[in-house]
Amino acid sequence: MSARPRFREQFLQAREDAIVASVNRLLAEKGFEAMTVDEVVADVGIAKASLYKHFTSKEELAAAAMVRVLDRTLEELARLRSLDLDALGRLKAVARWAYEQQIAGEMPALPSQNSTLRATLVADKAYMDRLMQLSDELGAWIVQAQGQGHLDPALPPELVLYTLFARACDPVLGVMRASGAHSDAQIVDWLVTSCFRGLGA
Amino acid sequence: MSARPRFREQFLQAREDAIVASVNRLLAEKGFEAMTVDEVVADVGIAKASLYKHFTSKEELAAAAMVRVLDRTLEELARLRSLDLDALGRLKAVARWAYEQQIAGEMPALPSQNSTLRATLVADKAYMDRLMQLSDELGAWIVQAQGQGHLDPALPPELVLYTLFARACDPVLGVMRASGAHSDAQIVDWLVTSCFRGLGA
DNA sequence: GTCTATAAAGCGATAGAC
DNA sequence: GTCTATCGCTTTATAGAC
Repeated sequence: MSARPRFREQFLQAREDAIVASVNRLLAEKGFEAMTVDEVVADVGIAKASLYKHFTSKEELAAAAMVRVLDRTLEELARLRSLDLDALGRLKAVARWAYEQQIAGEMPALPSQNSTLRATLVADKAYMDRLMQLSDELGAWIVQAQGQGHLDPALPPELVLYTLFARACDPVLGVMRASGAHSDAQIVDWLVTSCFRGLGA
Repeated sequence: MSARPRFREQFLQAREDAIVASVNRLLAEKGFEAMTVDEVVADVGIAKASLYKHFTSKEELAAAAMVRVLDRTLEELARLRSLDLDALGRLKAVARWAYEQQIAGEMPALPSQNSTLRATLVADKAYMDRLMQLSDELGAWIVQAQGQGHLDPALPPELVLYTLFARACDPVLGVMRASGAHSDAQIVDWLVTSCFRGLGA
């Protein structure tokens, strides 16, 4: 923590951002187990030992990328709050946004239940704080939409929440895109529509 | 191919079945990348070299397990065909059956798009034949249900098919079960209902 | 902090005796 | 075919010079 060198701090921050962005894409592309640290450093263009000065393990590296995703999601929620939409409209908009993130290759797969990654994530305060904040905010919209009769009140709000999380990584999007028979916009429309029709009253 | 020893053949077949069953469970539990051959042989109680006399690679091992799942699914389809159900009823029944398989720890995760496993699977005739047969039979029911107005005719049948495949591995089931707040039967009901309400007209 | 070089461990696959 | 023992490679992580 020297007094002067802001340049250096900014440079290091930019490098960390580059690392996390690369990890984010690789996580979306191949998942945590298949992603290797060598690929990350090759992609960023640094030495492996340098990466380990910033992050102490592969798990922590992935956790940083997950935190980044949650941050961007929370930003999107804040943006949506400023728009003139009801609760259901906001939920649909965030689902659509998530699908677009997946198309852009920016949406990492959900960490599988028994991964070594999960242990790191649940122990990571930055990750858990953001996850809980996101759950709280989405949960409020869900309850609100249920109260307005726009979502089925018989479904537990947690089930609706988990369904939205799961659909953000829905493999159906990738398979449909790979078939090449329909436009991305058309596919996203179908998926958002059928998802919310299923959760609807 | 000696003439006499049927005992031995049966014994070997039983051992192969034990291996494949173990692989099936491990695939469901941790996925292909996280599963190790050492775990498999430890679970079955044989030496690693013995396993490699039956299967030439880890990928082929997983492929055999996937073939087993497809076979059991095709059997279930045959059973459902003998029942007095319309197309939608059959599709719902097979979805419910898939969820129950997942609860029993018998439903492996979908092979991720960029896995080394995928290359083996698409080159495996036994796997591809069964996958196509399954797709054809389910596809026929889907088109039929759309014609009867029980499924949304605006959705491409392939999207409906892929959605059913994806929901068979839906992570929402596992998360909801882990919360412990609801019975398995109740959770499955909610998931089947919301899935088909989403695909409905 | 960044690099080159390497340690340490895990993993898929095989050799060779029985 | 099954076993023990081991190979050969990949991968995570670190040592040590600059």
